Amino acid sequence: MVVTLKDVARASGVHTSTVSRAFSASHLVNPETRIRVLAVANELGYRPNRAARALSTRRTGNLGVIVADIANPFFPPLIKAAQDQARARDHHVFIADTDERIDVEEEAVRSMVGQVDGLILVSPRLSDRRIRELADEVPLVVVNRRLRRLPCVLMDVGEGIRLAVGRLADLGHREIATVLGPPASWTGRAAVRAAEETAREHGVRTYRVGPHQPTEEGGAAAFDAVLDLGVTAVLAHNDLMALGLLRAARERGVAVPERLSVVGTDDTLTARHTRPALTTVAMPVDAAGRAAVDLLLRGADPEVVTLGTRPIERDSTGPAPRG
Amino acid sequence: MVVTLKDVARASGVHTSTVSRAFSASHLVNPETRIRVLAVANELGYRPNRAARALSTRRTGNLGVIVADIANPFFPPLIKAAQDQARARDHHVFIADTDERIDVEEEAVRSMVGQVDGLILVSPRLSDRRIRELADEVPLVVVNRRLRRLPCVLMDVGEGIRLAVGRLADLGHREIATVLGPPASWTGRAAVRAAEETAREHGVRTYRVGPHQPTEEGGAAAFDAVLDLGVTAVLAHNDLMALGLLRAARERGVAVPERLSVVGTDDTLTARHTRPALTTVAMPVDAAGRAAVDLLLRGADPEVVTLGTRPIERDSTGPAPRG
DNA sequence: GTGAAAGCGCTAACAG
DNA sequence: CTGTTAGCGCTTTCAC
Repeated sequence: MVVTLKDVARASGVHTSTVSRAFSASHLVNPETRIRVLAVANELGYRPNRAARALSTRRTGNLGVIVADIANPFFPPLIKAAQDQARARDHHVFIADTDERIDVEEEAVRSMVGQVDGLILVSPRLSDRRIRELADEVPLVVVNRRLRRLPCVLMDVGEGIRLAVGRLADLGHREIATVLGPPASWTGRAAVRAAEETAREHGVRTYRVGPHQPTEEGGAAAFDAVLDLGVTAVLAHNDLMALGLLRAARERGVAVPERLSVVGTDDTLTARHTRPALTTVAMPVDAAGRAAVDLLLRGADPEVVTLGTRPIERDSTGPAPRG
Repeated sequence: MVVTLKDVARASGVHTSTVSRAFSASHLVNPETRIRVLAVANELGYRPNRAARALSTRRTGNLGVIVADIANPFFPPLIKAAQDQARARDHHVFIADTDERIDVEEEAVRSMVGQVDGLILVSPRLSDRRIRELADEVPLVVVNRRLRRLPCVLMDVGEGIRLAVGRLADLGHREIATVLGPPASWTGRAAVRAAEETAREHGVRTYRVGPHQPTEEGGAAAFDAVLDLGVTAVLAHNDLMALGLLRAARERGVAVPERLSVVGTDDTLTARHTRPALTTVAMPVDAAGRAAVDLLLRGADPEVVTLGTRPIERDSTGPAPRG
C-alpha cells in the first residue's frame, strides 16, 4: 500500500541508506545513482514518511499554531500570516483550535509535541506556570501574553484603547462600561486597565460588565447589564462581543450611536460591514503572525516583540446624548 | 531534556516494555508495578512520544482537515464541528490552510500523511485524479465534491439556489448574473448549473461573470462587469464575494436591493450584519463537519452523505426595478 | 560512493 | 506478569 525506502532500495538495487542519501544528502551520492534512484522512487510514488524521519533527525519541518477559536475572525489572518512566513522558511503549519477550553488546549499542545519543531500559543488560556513547563519540552512562542524569559509577541491594545477612550471623553461621554471577555485573557486585562486609567485621567467613570464568553452571544448577554448602568458608551472585549451588543441594541430599540456608542477590538472583517459600521481598535495581526514564526525559527534569546495598535473610528460611536 | 520510556524504565527498575504496557495495555501489568511505574513517570514528567508510538501502532490519534482558506468564514464552523466530533471519538484534529493554492494543498496533504490517521479535504482544488491517488495512501473523506467510490459529504447548494432563483423570478427579475469563484470549485459549478436551469424554467436570462478569487476583493472586482450586463440581480459564489459586491455597489451609489438584488452563499456570520443584511443560501456546515469525521472514522464503504440547503431571505433582495 | 549496522522512541509477539 | 527480541521508516556513523 504505502511505499517505503526499502521498497525503493529493492527496486533500484541499492541499499536503503543510499536511497536516503539520494533524498536528503544528494551530494554524498553518485549523480548517476541518484538520478536512477529518484526515478525509481518517483515511479513507485514514494513519499518520505516525515514522522519517521523526524524520529532520527529531531526535525519535523512542522510548526504548530494553537488558537482559542478559529471561528473568531481575529485569528485567521494571524494564522495565515504565520503560515506564509513559515512557508517562506520551508516549514508547514498545523493549526489546533482549543474551543476556549483549557483542558482542550492542554491536550492540543500535548498531541503536537513531538510532531512539530515548535509551537505558537496565541492568546493561551493555560496558566503561566504550565506554559513555562511546556517551554521546557518544546520551543515556544507566546502571542498576546507577556511571560518573562520566554519569547513573546505582544500587541499593545492599551495604546489603541487609550486613544479610543480619549476620543470618547472628547465626545462628551462621562460614563463608560467595559464588557469583559474570558478572565484568562491577558490582553483583555491590559485593555481594561488602559481604559480605566485613561478614563480616570479624563474624569470619566467606568464600570465593568462580565466576564462573558468572547462571542456574539456573550456580547448580547451583556447588553442588559450595560443598559442598566446607564452608561453612554461601551467598550467590548472584542468585535464579536461588540456585534452581539449591536444586535441586542437593535432588538431593544436602542439607537447606536445616538443613545449608546459601541467600540470593539480587533477590526475583524465584519466590523466594516455592520450597521452601523463598528468603531474598533485595529490589531497588527499580520505582523504578529510573522513575528511569531520568526522568533520561533530564530530560536535565539527570549525576545519580546511589541506591536502598536490604533482605533478606527466608524459609525458606532458619536457624541454623548445630552443628559 | 526530554524524558523517554527508557529513562522511566531505568528509574523504576523494569524493562521498557513494561513501562510501555503500563501506559497502553495496563491490564497486562501487575497493578503494583503499574502504579509504581506511573508514579515514576509522572515524577520525571514523562510524555509518550506520539509520533514514535504511531510508527509501530500505525495509529496517530490525529485527523487532518485541509481547507482552502480559514479566513473564509465558511470554513471555521465546519472545522469546529469536525473537531467536536473527533474529540468525542478520542481524536485530535490538525488543520491546514492551502491559501486556495493547489501546490500548497498538495504539500499540506503530503506533510500530513503519516502524522494522521485520515484526512478530510474540504472543497479541494486538487484534480479528481490526484485525490484518488492520495486516497490510496491515506484514508480520505472529501467534502463539497463528488468522487465515485470515495466517501463524500455533499451540501446540495443546488437545492437552495433553485429556491432562491425561483424567488427572484417571482420578484420580477428577468436577467440575472452569476459571479463565479475558482474554476476548480465543484460546488460552485453545481450552483451555477442549478441557477441556470431554474432560470431557464422561469424564462429568466442568465449571464456569467468571472471567475474571480472567492474573496471580498474578488467580488468587488466583478461588480463593474455585473453592472455593465444590466442585470437586476446577482448570485455570488459565496458570501465573501457578495460582500465585495455590496461594498462596490455602495461606493458606486447603486442602491441594493432597489436597483440590484444581491444573493450570497454560505450564510456566514457577517451576512446577518451587513447593510443591507445579505440574502444568502445557508449551508449545513456543522452537520457536514460531523458527517465527515464519522465517515472517516467508520472507515466503511465509500458512502455519500448529502445534506440539504435553503435560502435565507434578508434585505439585499427585493422586487426587480421597473424597466 | 556505497553497504552494514546501530539507533531515534515506542510497541508487539514470544518466551518464560 | 515481565524480560527479550525484533521492527515501524528513516538517518547516520563507520568501514570498505
